[in-house]
Amino acid sequence: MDGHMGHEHESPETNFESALRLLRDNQHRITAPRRAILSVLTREHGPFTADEIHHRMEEGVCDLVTVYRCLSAMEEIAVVRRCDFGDGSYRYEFNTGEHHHHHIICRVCHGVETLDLCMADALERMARQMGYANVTHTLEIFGVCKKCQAAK
Amino acid sequence: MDGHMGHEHESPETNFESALRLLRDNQHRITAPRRAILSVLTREHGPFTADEIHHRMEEGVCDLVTVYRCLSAMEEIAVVRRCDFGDGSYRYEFNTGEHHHHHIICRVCHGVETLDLCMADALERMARQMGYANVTHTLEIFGVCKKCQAAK
DNA sequence: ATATGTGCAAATTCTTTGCATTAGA
DNA sequence: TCTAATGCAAAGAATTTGCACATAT
Repeated sequence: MDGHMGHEHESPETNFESALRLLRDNQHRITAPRRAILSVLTREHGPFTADEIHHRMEEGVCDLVTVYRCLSAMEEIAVVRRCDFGDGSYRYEFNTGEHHHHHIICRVCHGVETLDLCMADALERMARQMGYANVTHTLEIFGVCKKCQAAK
Repeated sequence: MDGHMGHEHESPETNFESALRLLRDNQHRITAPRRAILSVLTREHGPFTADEIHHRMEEGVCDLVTVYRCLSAMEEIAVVRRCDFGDGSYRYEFNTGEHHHHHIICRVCHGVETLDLCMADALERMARQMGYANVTHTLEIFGVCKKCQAAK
């Protein structure tokens, strides 16, 4: 169940390499922990919590703290994307740069599916057609307001 | 999406009273902390974190822990609504029961405005027209998947 | 060589829980 | 009365920070 409707998806290897390039382009060093994290995120869809990523990495590559630091650094340069499912922890996925997409999360089993559409109502309708019950959604818009733009 | 532009907004007093009724109807007791919390939430738009609500209440009405417990109880019976702006803490607002709405949050000053539309793309467009820069949004769909529905 | 990244421990922040006490209905 | 609600203290969970040491470029 992938929900994708005809996009060209890059291979894990290609995504991995373009992530390394982005790291280099942004003066970030390519280290074992970063390779390991990217390896997980390009091979598996996710999104995963820092802890889940840590568990999926080979034993002893690095500390969980390092996973947090790497993810944070890689989010700033848009190599990964941070998701918030409102359950108290953040999840990360590889940022393909493809069409903006959303997730549908099962409230019970916490399974995640990716959806390529981007309209709330259409999404809820689709979710119901996919057999989900009790469908709700959260949507928040973020930006920098006029006042703050002027302030700097 | 919505079509009707001239919502009747209830007065703070009316909202306050209907909240008390909902509490009674659900066998919840009407206590000083609950009155104080509802007083804040019906007079000010919010949404506010538990801590912000606590600060807006008269000094010494109750402990912050009680604010958490009351909000949680009131969320279950839909007196309040919990919002997640992805910054690590939850916010609560009075649930008017009116048309589903969203928020636009300034990434810099954290100001919140309420928007009555409900379509992601239209929202982002509107946000830009309102002068916000660097607009992004998060949207997640929640539901119970077929497997889990069958399981119970 | 040197700035950047990492490990470990400890701190922070937000939220929840345990349990004895208080107070609505 | 008697069960739900509260206070206080403490636990939990997720994430961040300080600082000495290690390593990529």
